[in-house]
Amino acid sequence: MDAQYNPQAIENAAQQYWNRNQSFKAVEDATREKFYCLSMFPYPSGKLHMGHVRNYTIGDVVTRFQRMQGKNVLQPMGWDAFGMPAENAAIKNRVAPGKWTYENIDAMRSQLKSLGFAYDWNREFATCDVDYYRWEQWFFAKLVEKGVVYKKMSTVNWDPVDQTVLANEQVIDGRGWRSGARVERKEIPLWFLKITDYADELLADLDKVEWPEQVKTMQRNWIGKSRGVELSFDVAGLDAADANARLDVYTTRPDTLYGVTYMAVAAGHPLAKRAAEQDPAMAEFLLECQQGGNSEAELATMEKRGRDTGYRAIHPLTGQEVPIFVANFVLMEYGTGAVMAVPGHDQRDWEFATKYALPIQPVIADADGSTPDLSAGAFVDHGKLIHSGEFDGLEFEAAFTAVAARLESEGRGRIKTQYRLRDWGVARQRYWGAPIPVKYGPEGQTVPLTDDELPVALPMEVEVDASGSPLKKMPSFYDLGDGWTRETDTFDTFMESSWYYARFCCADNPEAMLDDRANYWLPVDLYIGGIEHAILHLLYARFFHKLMRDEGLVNSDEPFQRLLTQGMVIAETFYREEANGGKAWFNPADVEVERDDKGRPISARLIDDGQPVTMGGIEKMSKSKNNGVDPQAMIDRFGADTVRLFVMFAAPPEQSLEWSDSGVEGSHRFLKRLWKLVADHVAAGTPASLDVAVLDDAQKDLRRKTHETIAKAGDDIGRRTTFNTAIAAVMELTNALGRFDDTSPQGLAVSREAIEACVLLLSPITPHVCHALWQSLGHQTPVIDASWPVVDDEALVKASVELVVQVNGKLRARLDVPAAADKSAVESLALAEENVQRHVEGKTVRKVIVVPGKLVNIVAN
RNA sequence: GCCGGCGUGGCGGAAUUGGUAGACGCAGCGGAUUCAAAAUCCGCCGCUGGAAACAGUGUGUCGGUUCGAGUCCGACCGCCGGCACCA
Repeated sequence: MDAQYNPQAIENAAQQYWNRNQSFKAVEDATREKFYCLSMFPYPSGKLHMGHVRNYTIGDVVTRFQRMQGKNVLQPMGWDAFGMPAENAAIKNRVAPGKWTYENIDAMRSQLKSLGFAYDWNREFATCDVDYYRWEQWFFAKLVEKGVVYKKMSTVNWDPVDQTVLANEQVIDGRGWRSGARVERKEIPLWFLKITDYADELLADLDKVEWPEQVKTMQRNWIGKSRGVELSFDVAGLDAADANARLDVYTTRPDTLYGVTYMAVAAGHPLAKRAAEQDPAMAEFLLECQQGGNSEAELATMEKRGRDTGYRAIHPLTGQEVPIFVANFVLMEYGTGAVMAVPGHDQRDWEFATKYALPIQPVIADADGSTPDLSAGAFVDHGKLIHSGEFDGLEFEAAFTAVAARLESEGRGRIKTQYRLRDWGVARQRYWGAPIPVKYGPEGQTVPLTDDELPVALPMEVEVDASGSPLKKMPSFYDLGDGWTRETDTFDTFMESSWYYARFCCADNPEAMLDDRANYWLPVDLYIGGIEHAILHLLYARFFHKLMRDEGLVNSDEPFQRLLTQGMVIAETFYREEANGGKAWFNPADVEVERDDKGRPISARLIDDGQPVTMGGIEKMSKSKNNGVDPQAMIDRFGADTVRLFVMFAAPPEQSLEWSDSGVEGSHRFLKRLWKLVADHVAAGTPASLDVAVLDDAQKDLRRKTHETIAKAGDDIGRRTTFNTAIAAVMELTNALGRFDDTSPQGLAVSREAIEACVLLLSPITPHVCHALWQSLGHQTPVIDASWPVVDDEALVKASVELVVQVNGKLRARLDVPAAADKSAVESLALAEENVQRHVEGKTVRKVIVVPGKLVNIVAN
């Protein structure tokens, strides 16, 4: 074999071998256990970034590992190809989004291939392929039939200058990102899917999946199942026949009903509109409430403002009148558009009441039974009721039941389970998405398209500008004649990403959305992607899976059995202040960092001009901070294996990963050492066949290390998915091999076993170099077809163990004892230690705790 | 604002079930090799005191539970992700 590690040649050869032999083509085989490993598919932005490299290396390692476990594996790849960046690029560069997208896909595919991922490329597709989204259109029509789809008015961000709908991310400080105009909230009719019909199942089935607990918690909170009471207040002075005579509200705290001192309604509420009819100042206020962005974060942090409508609500139990305010933080589309306010026991109500000098009435006692102090804030805990008439003295549960029963008997309310989850708005007023397959008739009919009218293909030759979707300006697209028009809205791109994992199972089927193969592969055994998708994407995909199940397309309840949420890739940032106060950001590759004698960075200079730059801290790799490291440059310089090894070694997958040039060099050094280790071993001659009966102590030690490493690496990769510790364990084994210079026939045999273990254990992580090393070790079959090594329990047996001896919890001695030593023997050995004697001198030994195989703790005082 | 995380040497991280804090790697320092350098190999490496043995101290801050806490509990500080039209 070559004495030098030459990654370029090795990687080309290995990739050609896999390609020629179709090594990663997945074929359904009912007699074999399957493993479907899926990484979240990328948006084709044009260039692979380090986050992709990390995500896809994790998936590839697991896939190759499971293959070595004997599983029939599927690992596909495709493109989440619809979305806004293509439209933004189209406006900027005057290219059609379709052309731009497909060119990006070509560039990124070749980058993925250079990393040697074990994908079955036969199954590749892009969501902007008509052959993909036609099934989404077909399925949507099914859902319309089933009654899961409906249309309702909904609020969007409206840019009055560009005359277009903006995404939340395009609203910055309440203004449009391009025009700078104050954004308005505008109501338009939109298509919705009834995800709320599945709220209970989405909640309950979280117990069926093996996901990180924090992700399940986030989804549970997002669904937000609550038990409360729906009740109505009469509006004083309005006739019972009047549509506004009753104000319906929902509360999870009916025990605080006696503490209601005012009501609040949304600006869009009929009562607010009615108040504005006689009151120009109110009309003005309602207009102001329409200003600004629509996102929950914005609504929650904006200044709370309100205005008295002049109407009074009659408390259903006390008969007292309380004012009805319009408030900018109450939204028409959440619940009933009206809330009852209890400033004594709700912090937001308290702040509003304090601002508008409204009364604050305590109705829940402190833990010690006294009236809570409400001067600094609301008292939000549960407790005994006070100032609540017949309900005084009741605790939360009893009060909840009693108040609900009283309202129920008077026909004014009932117990109701409610969800925070809202129905999924799937319509977008954009061009680059799948057309919603609906047509509208001359008499206002709304009709889903039938099979023979599908697919509706998106026209590819378009000009895009900032003024909204070109589809709305294309009669050739929307005008169907005879007064019929086509829907010009397109689907939310979350629609495509909600079922792509299923289509990968049978991507070549032109006759059906899914076939039997989907039931062979599904559910996905391990799904890997960023934590930022913990709620929306994963919830929508779970919902869509249940919709497909209910249509008989799949037979499982959940799409993703296990989930691994990977952290971000971050790097140091560098900038200079510019004359206009802005910052110019420099790429880390163009900067030289100066360090003090401890290696701490103290200053940085731009390599080009030698002048200083400011260190801006470590941030997520991004275009805006110019701190992205180009994976391709790293692959060209060190090879794919080095890059793969570094991203797997530098941090556990769920944490953020800090890029480090010297860390990459370290990974490269390790592969060079590994190569040399194998080359030297091969040159040392043919080993004898291993005879465990004749090994000396050093040989036994190396053999124990080998099998400990096999056990640890398998557990770390297969169960814990902590690839960094698996790599560290193999590094320890190679370090031990480096110190082991026994070239006797049995010495070589033990070395051979250790070296083959290293190659096999690393092969999922650095597959190219291991492919070559495995051949050099004389194997005819490729390492991808080798089995994961088996632990020999005999090799793990130790003659003696080291115990730690503590006195009062502090480490005072170490003890080598026979593995079989019993507790009392260990105890007396520990007490006999000189340093232990020093520390117990003059004290009485109260207790001795022995943890077998670990430690002895002597408690003395 | 609400929901969910994270915080350990100069740096990335390890410590899997409450039991040796700092595995492995990077950086740094010392040495070997070299005419020299690069590469490579060997050694040292939390902080304070000490020649050493060893002692004290140390896992964001403050407090608690325990024979024993990085790990469990409470309060706080800082940073990160999500918040329904970014993907």
